[in-house]
Amino acid sequence: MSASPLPRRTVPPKDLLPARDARALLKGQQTKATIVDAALSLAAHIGLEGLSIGALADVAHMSKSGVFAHFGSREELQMSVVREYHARFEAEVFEPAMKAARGLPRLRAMFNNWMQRTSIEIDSGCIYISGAVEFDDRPGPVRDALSSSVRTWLAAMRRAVEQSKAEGHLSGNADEDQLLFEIHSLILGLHYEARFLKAAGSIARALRGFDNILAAHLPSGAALPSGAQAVPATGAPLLPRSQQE
Amino acid sequence: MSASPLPRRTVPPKDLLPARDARALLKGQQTKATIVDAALSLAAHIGLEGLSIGALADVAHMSKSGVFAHFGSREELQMSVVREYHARFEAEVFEPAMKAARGLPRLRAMFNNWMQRTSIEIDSGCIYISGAVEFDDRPGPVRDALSSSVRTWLAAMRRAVEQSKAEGHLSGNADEDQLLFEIHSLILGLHYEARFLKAAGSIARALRGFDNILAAHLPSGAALPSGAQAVPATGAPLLPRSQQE
DNA sequence: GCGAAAATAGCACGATCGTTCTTTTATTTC
DNA sequence: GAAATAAAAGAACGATCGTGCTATTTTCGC
Repeated sequence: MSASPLPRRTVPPKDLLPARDARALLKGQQTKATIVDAALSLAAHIGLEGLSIGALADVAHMSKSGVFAHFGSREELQMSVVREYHARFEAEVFEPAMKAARGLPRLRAMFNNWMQRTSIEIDSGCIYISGAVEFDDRPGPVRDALSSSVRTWLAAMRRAVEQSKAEGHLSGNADEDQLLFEIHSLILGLHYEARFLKAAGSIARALRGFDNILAAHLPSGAALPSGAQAVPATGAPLLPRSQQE
Repeated sequence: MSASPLPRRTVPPKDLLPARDARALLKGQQTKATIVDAALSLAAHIGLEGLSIGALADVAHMSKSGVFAHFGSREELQMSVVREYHARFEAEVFEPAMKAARGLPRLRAMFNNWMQRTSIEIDSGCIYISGAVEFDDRPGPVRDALSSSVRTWLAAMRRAVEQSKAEGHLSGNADEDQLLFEIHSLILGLHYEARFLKAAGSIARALRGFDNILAAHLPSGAALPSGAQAVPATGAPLLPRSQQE
């Protein structure tokens, strides 16, 4: 506290940072990342509401207070999990799909990736779905974070529908909101039947449902462009692990 | 404990019962019914996992142990709630729909009643949906009770689809499982958008989705029989309270 | 109404919950 | 390496959890 009228800062000025930014998060950040990672896969199994700091500390091999210090409250922990899920969803569902051609191909890629994430992925259990059920009657910042993430994604999906119309891949008088609703419903149906009922063939039914929706909204005279071949359409791996459904 | 080699029974032999069966449940049963009723509306808001005996005792104006004694375990309480929900679902969704004419009218009635129960009903929050999310990774008797109830209902729904084919209301080569999946998905979509996203017009979209599904599976040459007029089809009240969506 | 039995309350238990405060240990800066 | 600072652990708090056990009260059969 010699002669520095400047406000205290926890990190030194940027140009003095060890190696720009990439390198080691200041240890604190990196254990926090580890914790959030563990929290995410825990929440994917038992829900955001089921997340307890004690249980999280166990799987992270830390003390309760050690974990707690990184967040300051359980609510902040839950929001961190939501934010992390959002980031991963964007990286693994949205971004790969953006590499597909604008219009129907991209829409289909989005649906495929989404389906993937919803049904059989490793840590499985979609937080956007379980969270919706847990927080539909529970106002607060967690609910807000959840719904804003979901809305962001649904808006992206809607854009893809609009573009499909603009490109002439879908009928000009197709109702975007209706299409979006029906597509979203298929994902929810898949999640329900695959994860809860353990029904075989759910993915195939979701895919066929998607094709059915499209078929009802093709531009007059057009035929459905190869629904079957479309399954492994995008660059994203569709069945990354050896998992038959 | 005089001279009775017979196993103890908690109720006297039937022919000695006060007034056959109807009259007063032996007080114990009737407070249990009250408790289950409270538990159901509590669980509809915060989920089966959120149900706590203490909170339940509060709303029932009883002591914790007084409540507990009726069930013997929290798990049994949860199962009682599931059973109660099942009974109500059958009484309010299934049975009224059975009064509609076999085939498409009945299928439509089932969907309408189901939609009703899912979206805006008083205590709202469908336990079949929230329970699926809470228990998809949690094996045990509660999960089993839940899934068996859901399967019972889905089987009834499937029967209605089959009958619609048999009556010639739907195309003979319609895939029952596919139809069922798509219809179920619409309900889930409605639940999600109405209850979590608070989206306006969800019911209309679900209805339109239903018509779209039917339209894709009509017998060759037939036209969709009046989707709009079908909304208040069955005797069951569709908007019992003053609720605009 | 009386005695038996069922229903409910009261109390205490060990566990776990989220959170706070204090102390110890790691890490970073010079 | 020493001093400064960040990160983690430890211990304790009041609350609430599900569940037993023991009284007390209420209801029921006669």
